[in-house]
Amino acid sequence: MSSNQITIKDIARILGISASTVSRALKNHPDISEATKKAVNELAKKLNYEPNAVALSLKHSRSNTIGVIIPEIVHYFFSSVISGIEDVAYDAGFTVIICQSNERYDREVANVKALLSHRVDGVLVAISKETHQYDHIFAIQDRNVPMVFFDRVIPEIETDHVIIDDQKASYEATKHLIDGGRKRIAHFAGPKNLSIGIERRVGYEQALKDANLPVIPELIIEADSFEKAIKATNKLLDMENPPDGIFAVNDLTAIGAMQTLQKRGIKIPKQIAVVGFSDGRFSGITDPTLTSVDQHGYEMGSVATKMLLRRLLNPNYDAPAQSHVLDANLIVRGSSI
Amino acid sequence: MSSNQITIKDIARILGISASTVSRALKNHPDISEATKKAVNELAKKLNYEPNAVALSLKHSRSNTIGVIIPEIVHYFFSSVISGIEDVAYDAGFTVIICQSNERYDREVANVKALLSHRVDGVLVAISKETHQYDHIFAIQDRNVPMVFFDRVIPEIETDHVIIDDQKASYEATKHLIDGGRKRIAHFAGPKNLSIGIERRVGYEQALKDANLPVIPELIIEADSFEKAIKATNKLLDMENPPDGIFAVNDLTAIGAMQTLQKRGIKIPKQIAVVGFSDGRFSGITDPTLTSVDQHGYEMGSVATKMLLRRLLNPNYDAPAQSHVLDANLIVRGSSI
DNA sequence: AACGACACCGCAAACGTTTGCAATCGGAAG
DNA sequence: CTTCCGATTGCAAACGTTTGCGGTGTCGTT
Repeated sequence: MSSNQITIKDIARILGISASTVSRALKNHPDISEATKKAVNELAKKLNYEPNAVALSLKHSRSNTIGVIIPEIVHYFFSSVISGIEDVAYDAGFTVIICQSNERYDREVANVKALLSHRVDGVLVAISKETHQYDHIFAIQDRNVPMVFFDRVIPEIETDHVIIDDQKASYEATKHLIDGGRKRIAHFAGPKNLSIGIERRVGYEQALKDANLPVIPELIIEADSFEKAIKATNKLLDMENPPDGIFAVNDLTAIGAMQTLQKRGIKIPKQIAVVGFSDGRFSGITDPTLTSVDQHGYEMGSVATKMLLRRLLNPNYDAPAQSHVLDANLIVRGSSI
Repeated sequence: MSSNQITIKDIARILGISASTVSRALKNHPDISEATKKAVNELAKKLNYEPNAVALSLKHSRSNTIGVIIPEIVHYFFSSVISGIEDVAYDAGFTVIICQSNERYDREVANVKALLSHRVDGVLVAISKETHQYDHIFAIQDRNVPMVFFDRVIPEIETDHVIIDDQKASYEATKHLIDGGRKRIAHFAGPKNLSIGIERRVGYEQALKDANLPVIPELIIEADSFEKAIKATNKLLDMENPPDGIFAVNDLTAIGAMQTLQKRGIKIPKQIAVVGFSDGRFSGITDPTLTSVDQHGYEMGSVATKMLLRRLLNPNYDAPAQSHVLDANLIVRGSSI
């Protein structure tokens, strides 16, 4: 009928010994006789005893749990981050509680509350786009709960964090086009209020400058959706002097560009080369396959978790906040070569 | 320095009253005077008190937590299921612990152990492909922990579950092609040892039969990867009498087919129509856009969670195991019309 | 016979919270 | 001046586990 959870007390009762003896027997404490240990362990196995993690958490004021706050799990990038987090946490004997903010501030605040209430030992967070007030984040710090930011960072808050070098990746993507002989490279840019938008644009411009190519404002178009990319591509093709390469702020826009180019009879990469910035699994299934930046989501998750564990596992580790910058490297495929 | 977690005892000590009074004051118990309530609530707010969920779990033998075991989070389908789970659970005041099996039996067993140890109130599970032994699942039942299967089901085990009607969806996908005037419809089939492979093939064949069309063995090719789809498409085109429609077991193979067709100068859908079966977000960004079956992952997650909550929230609900079959409906796009 | 050494085990407190019950107090009714 | 009642509040036990400390029993040694 009701809950069948076996406890140490049950074992103690059945064996006619005390709970403390059972506890010690299970942990192979030297004070306990071999006979008792044997009896306890056998019964425990027979009854399928599992220690009550809840009681342990309470006893030790340590839950062996880490909390994750993430904008949206359905994005390939974020779900691969979670995968990295899970694997590392799992190996260290930690359980992971995942909360989605759905890019909403109020949900994020509620998530923090829930995690603090559950007394997680540490948290990993990628802040939502909507979040511009940080009291809930300060609440985490006030409680001395170790925290690591990943991907999305709040510059004002000093914490361990791991990000990718968007600027460098964009630089290399652009340089790759330049090295392929392209001289008029367009850029589909992200919104100016998002750091990734800015960083990627800066990398693009720097690569041009370093190659003594002009930065041409008309070739930089804000386009971060599939539909906008189609419009932007048409606009580029209607110019008297169209580009010979396109560096798009993400894969979706790159694909929009490719389709439009093909529809208008442009050969990729012969006439115009295209490079994307990966948010998904699209790059391998386009025709031609799409050259793109690998964002290393899994690695980001695993590195962030390791940074967190470093603080969790030795509490007197109190180095100042560190910034771990991941190299995002270019995967060259058919669309650019 | 060390943990700054505020407890009821702290509040009691500061106010010079007992912990029980604080507890009652916080829950607005009628026995407590307004003055005391006010003082307690004000101090609690000031100190940012959050009830210790761990202690509550122990006290109530109810953790308000549900566990999820899922093969791989990085698949769009599964991550959308999780999204559905999270939203419903969150609204009911439950926390979600997600474990990945990575399609491995041993990980799945470990996941079950972890969840049982954490005394989750219920579990949602999509069994891994590798799992053919069910002792760990029986362990959940032995403990009377409510459980709901989703997507992947073990026929031998009687539990609530929610699946989609693969067969019906395939039937409709095929029928859609037939209604469009196609008479020689090929099928890229999944492996015969997976239920989805079988179900989808059966639906396909049934639709043909119901339309008095012959089931032609040469037109059914086992192809469940991008590369296999390319080969299979070439094989079809090399036949003396090629098909006029292709129903693919998933979107990836459908896209492989589309690319191959286009490469060989076939017009889609004019000469050959293509229909996929959705596992991702590809369908909107192909050219032409891909007609596909929507698997309703989010809905599956939300329905499964609701089934679970029904048992969790009223413990004397003991209806027999139920099977909830979700309609997976066809989204008609450019590749077939 | 007395003592210490040793092996083995149980008691009780603690983690933070809830809750049945008892206790206290002021005052009203008898 | 008792007695009783309502309004407040505190005590203590409980959830499952760990752990310091003390207790018991059996030896061997003097």
